[in-house]
Amino acid sequence: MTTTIKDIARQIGISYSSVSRALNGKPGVGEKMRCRIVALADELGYQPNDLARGLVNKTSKTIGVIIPDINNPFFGEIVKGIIETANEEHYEVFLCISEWDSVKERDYINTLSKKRVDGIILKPAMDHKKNIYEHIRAPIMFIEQSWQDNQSEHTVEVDNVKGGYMAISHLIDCGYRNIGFLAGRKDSYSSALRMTGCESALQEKALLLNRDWIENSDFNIEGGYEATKRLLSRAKGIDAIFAFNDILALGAMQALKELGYEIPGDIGVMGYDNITYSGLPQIQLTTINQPKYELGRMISSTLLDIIKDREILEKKVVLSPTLISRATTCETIHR
Amino acid sequence: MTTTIKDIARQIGISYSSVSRALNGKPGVGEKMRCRIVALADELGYQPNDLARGLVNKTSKTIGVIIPDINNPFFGEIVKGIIETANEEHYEVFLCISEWDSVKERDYINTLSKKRVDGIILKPAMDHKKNIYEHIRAPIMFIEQSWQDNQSEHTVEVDNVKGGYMAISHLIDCGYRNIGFLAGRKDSYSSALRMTGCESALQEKALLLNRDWIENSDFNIEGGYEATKRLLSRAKGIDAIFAFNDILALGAMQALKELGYEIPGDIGVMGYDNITYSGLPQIQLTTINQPKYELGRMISSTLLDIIKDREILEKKVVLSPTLISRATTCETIHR
DNA sequence: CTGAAAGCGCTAACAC
DNA sequence: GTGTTAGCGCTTTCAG
Repeated sequence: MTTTIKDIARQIGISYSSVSRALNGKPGVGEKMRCRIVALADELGYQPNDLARGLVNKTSKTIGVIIPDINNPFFGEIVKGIIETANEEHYEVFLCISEWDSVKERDYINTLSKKRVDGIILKPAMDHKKNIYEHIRAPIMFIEQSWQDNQSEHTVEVDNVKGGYMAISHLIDCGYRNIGFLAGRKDSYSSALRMTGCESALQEKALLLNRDWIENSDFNIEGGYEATKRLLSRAKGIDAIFAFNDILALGAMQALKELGYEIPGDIGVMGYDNITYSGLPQIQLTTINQPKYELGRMISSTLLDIIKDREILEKKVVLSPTLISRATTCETIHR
Repeated sequence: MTTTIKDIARQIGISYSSVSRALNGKPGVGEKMRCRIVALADELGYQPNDLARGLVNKTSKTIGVIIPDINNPFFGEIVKGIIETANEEHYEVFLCISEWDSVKERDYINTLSKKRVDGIILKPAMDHKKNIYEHIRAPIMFIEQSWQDNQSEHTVEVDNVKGGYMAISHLIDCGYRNIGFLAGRKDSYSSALRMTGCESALQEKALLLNRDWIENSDFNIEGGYEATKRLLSRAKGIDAIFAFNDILALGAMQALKELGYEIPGDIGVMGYDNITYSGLPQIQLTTINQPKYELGRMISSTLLDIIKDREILEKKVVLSPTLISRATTCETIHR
């Protein structure tokens, strides 16, 4: 048996409410008594039962995090930020992996709410036109914007329109003109936002977005690989590929290599996210950096603000992406 | 207010114990009554409170996983296997990141046991000579062997001695003779085991292990980078580097490139783990594959076996590593 | 088949 | 300062 508050009360010969007070540092216990209690408590290795505590306090001190893919370093970094921040305020996190499956996601949400998590952080498996999560009792924060109008919500995100704009501007500056897109999942709202940014960069230079050169796929290396092959077989004359995340770009580079294209000479490649591996000397992928870890931290702390009903200074936090220019696009070689 | 078992009992005009029976599919409720209850329950969106359940059932249906580094894909894959397997049996997992810090690890263990997790999966932040985790009430499974004698434990691991042996045999076959080691953290027991395997491979060919060519560092890219620079400045005549994990090897390759060495011509490089990125066409790192996902799955299911007191067929499961020969070692160029 | 009641471990009034 | 008690939401005897 694990020792309870009652055990220690009995051994000392007092009521267990006093023990509770003493152990929680609440007033209403004599100083020497408190000492005796605390001493005995850790002599017995007493561990308060958080289930019981949660039951009465109506807070489990846990949050749930649902991401589609733990092996995309983008989410890995975010999760790290989330967990660290939550832990600092003594919250533990349930990690759930939806694998881009809305059914799994729904099941997770159910399970988490049975577990009485105090909040949820979610990257939806699929993006919809509007908020389909309003029925959920626990406060939710989203990883990446998931639909157009979220006036009422607190959000923290990285500016996707700007990121798309920066990427295309860079490609154009490098001399690339015929740009193909690896846009990932068809429903992705952040992809749509980036596309908007792309379009306005194109327009500035009086160029047009060729919607026929947009290829969709799963957000992973194989997806990027396959999509690139499809794209290249279809769209002759492409001189650059902008992938909407780095692992997609990694797949693209693999396909390009197989097909005998030189990067960045024949075709320039840009990624998005700036995962660690993109910076390796053998890869040197030009990309748009997202502050992943900080994003995780901010999402987590904002969720905790909501949970603890703290005043929130900014309703909408927008972080900035930055251009990381490396070897897969090159101003000198091209043009 | 969230609806409880009492709410639905009151609305239907029966006792709440009947509701409990009905909702849990236990006998002792009339069929039609059960239907009414179930219908009302999901009409009201009833979600059983797992905290309360856990309190009486003395099981939280949760496990805790403590790993040192979520951004090493080795752990990422393992965690994925763990979570999936746990979820299949309706357990949720608390993910904890120790950052190789024993103090954080201890805190996590405490927190988890307050949360009344039913089991823990742990990769120790630091390896010791013996089991320092015996005081913990919850059943524990370890990721990687952590000390010599664990007779009494259930274990599932990948054969490290064999892996070390395979790696060195391969390097020797390629013609490399003067091998330096990136052994990671000094305390690492799995590194020690691999070293044992290395030694016996060396001995078979009447070669000696040069302990002076073993360099320690943190298990990350920077660690590998720095360790390689130290090693090369100290140990002239090295013609191969065996890194005890892939990200260490990635760091090594970076350092090697900077210093102007050709791989695999001047120096061969081997990793360990076979993370996804090692297989990219630009990297092509020769490595020892570990079945990471399967390892995660098996560790998780064994833990659940223990928790649920199921019969365990094999006390010790040993999985096999395999050699993945790629471009950073080469039989033809060298020798 | 159904209801009443005890109790899981704890917190928080409320008395004294 | 300390004890008594109710109750958080649920499961599980034990009566009826």
